[in-house]
Amino acid sequence: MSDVARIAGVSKMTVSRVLAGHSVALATRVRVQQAIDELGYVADAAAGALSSGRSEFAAVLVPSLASSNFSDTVRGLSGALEREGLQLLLGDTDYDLVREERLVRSMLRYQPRCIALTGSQHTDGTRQLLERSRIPVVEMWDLPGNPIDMAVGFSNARAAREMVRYLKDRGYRKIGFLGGASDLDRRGLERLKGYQQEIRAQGLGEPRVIRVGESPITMSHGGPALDALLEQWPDTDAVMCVSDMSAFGAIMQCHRRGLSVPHDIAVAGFGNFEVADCCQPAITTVSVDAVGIGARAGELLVSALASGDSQAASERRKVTIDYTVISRESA
Amino acid sequence: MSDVARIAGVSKMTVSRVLAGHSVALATRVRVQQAIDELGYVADAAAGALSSGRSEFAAVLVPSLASSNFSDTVRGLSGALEREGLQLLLGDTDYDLVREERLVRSMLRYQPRCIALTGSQHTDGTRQLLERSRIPVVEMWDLPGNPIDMAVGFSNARAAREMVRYLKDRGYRKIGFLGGASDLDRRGLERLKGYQQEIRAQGLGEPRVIRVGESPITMSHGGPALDALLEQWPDTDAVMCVSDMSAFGAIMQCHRRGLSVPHDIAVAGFGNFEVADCCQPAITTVSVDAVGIGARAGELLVSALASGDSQAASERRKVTIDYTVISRESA
DNA sequence: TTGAAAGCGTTACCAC
DNA sequence: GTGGTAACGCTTTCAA
Repeated sequence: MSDVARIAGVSKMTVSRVLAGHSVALATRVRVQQAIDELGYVADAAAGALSSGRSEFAAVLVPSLASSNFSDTVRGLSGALEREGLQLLLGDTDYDLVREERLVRSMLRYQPRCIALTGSQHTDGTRQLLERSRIPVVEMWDLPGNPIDMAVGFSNARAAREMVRYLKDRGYRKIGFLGGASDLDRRGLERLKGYQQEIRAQGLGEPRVIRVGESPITMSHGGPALDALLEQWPDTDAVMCVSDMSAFGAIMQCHRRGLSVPHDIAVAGFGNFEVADCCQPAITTVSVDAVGIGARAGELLVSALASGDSQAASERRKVTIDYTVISRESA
Repeated sequence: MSDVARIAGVSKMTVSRVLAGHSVALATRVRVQQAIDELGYVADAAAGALSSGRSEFAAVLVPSLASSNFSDTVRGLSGALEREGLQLLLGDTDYDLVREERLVRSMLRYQPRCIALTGSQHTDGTRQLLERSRIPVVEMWDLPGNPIDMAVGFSNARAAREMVRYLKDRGYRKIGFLGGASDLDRRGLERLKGYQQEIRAQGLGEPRVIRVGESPITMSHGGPALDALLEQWPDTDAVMCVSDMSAFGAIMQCHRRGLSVPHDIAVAGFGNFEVADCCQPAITTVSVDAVGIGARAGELLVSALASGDSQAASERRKVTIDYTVISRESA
């Protein structure tokens, strides 16, 4: 910056003002800009952050960047946050709470202005770290009973219960559930819990639960899970899956087994991923606005920043996101 | 840090040493650690970067985080880079070269230690910025004729040509191509070019090209593209698609039209995404090791950093990634 | 093994 | 509109 200043024949402060877009005489501004271009000067953001006491970072943590719902959420978030000139610090926790704590700790070192996390389960260490950081925090994809700060999500359990009712309304009575094997995916567990509750509430007998595969659940988990289900409960007439991914795998497996969907067995998914709409038969599913969750979370963070609310001062806000059962061909 | 030092009864320097893992007497280290825990102190990375003159950032740019191949590449990269303690600065260019330049400029302000980009096409501004930055650069997913620094990729055109030959070997003669409408996806364009070249080279008549949809190509692009193809060239006996996504969409559309795949029409994809293996019929495709591209790129960057090579000093290295045509049921 | 001082590249603040 | 000076919170370097 000194070099630029020297070449332009001004002080460093003037260069700084030009860069920040503050008021500078036009002629001066032009000279400075020329010097900048000539040198290919790029201002050091770390120095700026140190001096001004405010970084331009926003931290974002999702369980898996490869899952389309979370990458959609990130897209929604980045819209709102980049508009504020914030640079996203993105991390994936791999569904691991300890890894999440490590990432939070490491990101906090960059003094982010705010942070978005996925889920409502965190280690005590994570919570403490975030509370002490006093920056706006938003938890996504869930509705925590005791949010750290703000939250944007929905009840995964209730959504699953609604799907059970939908299936019952369509006449299915022997309904199974295909979930992931891991207890780390809390949202998946919530869906399972909702399924079990509603099956009991509706008097549909004992829950038929198969849990296969580590999160994130992928297409390839669906086939083996379906096989296991039909082996244990051959008379099952409908399956609901923790994700459209496994629902798709299950449907393909039905084709292979010569079962017609939904005639021989109905299959429902969760998430309304693209495949659910494109698949043949199209998959009945629960539609969740993943981009919207991110966008809403971003707005909450931005407005918390704008109002200068520290975490403690902000009224803890929970935003509930709508979901809908989308009836298609598969169930 | 002063607070920690005061409470522990040592100087700031000792605290700094404890944090950096330098040699400190055990008793002192314990006292310092206690003070850190007590205060919930988190060191400021920006200040550290400023002082030491080296950040802990690695910049990574992909066209789209939502595409599974690029998110796989990011996974490969983060393995190698996080092992070095580098924090990823992730950005998606949305297939837009101008946006790429803007992102590069903005990321360079954080003085990243290295940077990974996708593709070999960049604006002049981007190239200049990167050359002046003098940090290791790797371009991925392509083999540039004139790399900025290093590159990890393969010839998309040659891979497409190989697929044409595969189809010809299987007896198909009227082979169409379903690509994206956008010229911004250079890798897609290369595949198209390869298809055209090989169709001509093999004397298979005029290329039959349909271009539909913006990148990233998704499942929903496949159906309409197939319709358009069959409308224009009803006697087409095989289709190769720029991506497994559109191949899947095309196959589903075939089902709807009552066409059997591959009996009535063969369909091939590109990328070996999960859906290609799970789909019924399973999709013949070109398998590319997306994670491997990222991992290899990460290794190149890390070793360039280790050897202290500036960009200028490093022998420009190009790593060629293997691909294979995977024969499945759909073609 | 520990401490003191200098300085990293910016911006805030106050003069002019 | 512009410039000088003093931080910002660390690490480097050198000395004890």
